[in-house]
Amino acid sequence: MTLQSDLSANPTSEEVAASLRRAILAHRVGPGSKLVEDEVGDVFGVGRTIVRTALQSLSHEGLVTIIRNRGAFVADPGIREAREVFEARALLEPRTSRSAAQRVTAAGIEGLRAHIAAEHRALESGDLGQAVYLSGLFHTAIADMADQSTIAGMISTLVSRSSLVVALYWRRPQALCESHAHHALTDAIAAGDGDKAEDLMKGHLLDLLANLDLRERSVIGGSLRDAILAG
Amino acid sequence: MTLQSDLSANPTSEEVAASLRRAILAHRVGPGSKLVEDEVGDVFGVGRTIVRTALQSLSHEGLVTIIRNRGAFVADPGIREAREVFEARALLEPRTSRSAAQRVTAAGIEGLRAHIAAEHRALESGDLGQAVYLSGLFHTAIADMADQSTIAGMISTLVSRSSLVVALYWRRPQALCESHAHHALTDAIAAGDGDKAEDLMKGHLLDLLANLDLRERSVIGGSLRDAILAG
DNA sequence: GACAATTGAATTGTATACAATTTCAGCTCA
DNA sequence: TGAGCTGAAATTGTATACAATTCAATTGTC
Repeated sequence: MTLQSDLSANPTSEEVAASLRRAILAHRVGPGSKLVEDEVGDVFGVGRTIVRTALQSLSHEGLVTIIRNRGAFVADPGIREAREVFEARALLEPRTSRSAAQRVTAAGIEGLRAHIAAEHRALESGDLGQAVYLSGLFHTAIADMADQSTIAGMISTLVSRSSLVVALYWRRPQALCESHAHHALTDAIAAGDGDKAEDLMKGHLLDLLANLDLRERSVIGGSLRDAILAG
Repeated sequence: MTLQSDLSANPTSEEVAASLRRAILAHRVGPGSKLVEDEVGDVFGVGRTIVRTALQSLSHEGLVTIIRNRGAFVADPGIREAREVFEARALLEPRTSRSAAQRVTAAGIEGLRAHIAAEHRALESGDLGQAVYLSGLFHTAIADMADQSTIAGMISTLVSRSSLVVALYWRRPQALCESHAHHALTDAIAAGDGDKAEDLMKGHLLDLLANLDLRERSVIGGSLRDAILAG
């Protein structure tokens, strides 16, 4: 099994973190999975120092939980945290969508539509994890359009954490982020209609929250190596 | 010169980070200052490994900027970033103040008043940096009362970064966070008046922003060792 | 069989050695 | 003078050795 092309010969900690991030966001490693330093280091051909830095990075994003002397685990948000993440998004994203609509560019809209298309393709090909990942990218792309990098960074982190929440609590794997909502949002932004964009985003987030089953949970297992290398 | 009492014999990276954080937030090390790993390690009696972890932690909080092969520097936010930080706070804090008012407890109010008193004392004793630090703790304390740890964490980070912004762009060092605003906020929260708390916080943040001079900048120098050990 | 104690393997925490890179003082030359 | 060069010193990046801790399997006891 060979390494992926997006990994350079001597990866930096940020490259390792990015690769692990994708694996987590696409649900190729499930919440709670142990991330052993040596094991990860072998996958990327680096020492523990770099892996350690990457894991610390991901822990600051809330994607990984580090317990002293016990190691790093893919974060396993509880029901409380799941709610909190969406409440935080509800404070940030609607107004940010409004800003995005006010600063809309042709390139921005093109990007949003490309994200929707990619997500659609992933869903059709049955790659559910990838679809969740791409659905998150759509939200992040909107935040980036608002030209507020601080807020965009926070939203990006929250969207990432939402991916874990979805892995654990999503009700109906078939009907993910109904791309209808994403289409409508894109249209409102393209039209420069800030009011509508804000409303649509608010509704969309409520919709997502409503589709979470905040009682039970699912589990995902498998080989760490395969999971990281597959994407 | 001896080490401080709040530092254990073998500090963890989090303890080192906390100590550095206080030094930065109290303006004992100015924006742009270089933080040399060996130098910091000598101050705390630890190797570079722990210092490195601490610095990475602070860099994720936006208090330190790490440039590859060049090292770590106290963050030096530009005008753009200064605005963004306050715009983000404007999205989060007013509604969080409302939540705090709705869940108010006697202990919470007591804590807020203690923060105000401490800030007042620091101002009277002329320790401006300490006053800025304590003023930030007041805002963080409100966020904690709202019982939303995710949002509270984001606010805490933004408040920290605001301290750097204040160090660089504050107009009138004498009239800091006029504790009048903090008193009024505390009263509204104590009364459980969510509407008023939200409004007051919104106004308070606008007031802070208005007191920034987003054109010029000041510089602070001195010995790193003294700065860290002084507080 | 269930449970606690024991002990060796696996894993993480830290310092440190060495390599790679940057910094800077001293030098040269226009 | 000042711009560019040079090499030594300072600093950071990475792997690794060793210590400390946790984990897991085995044994022994009830």
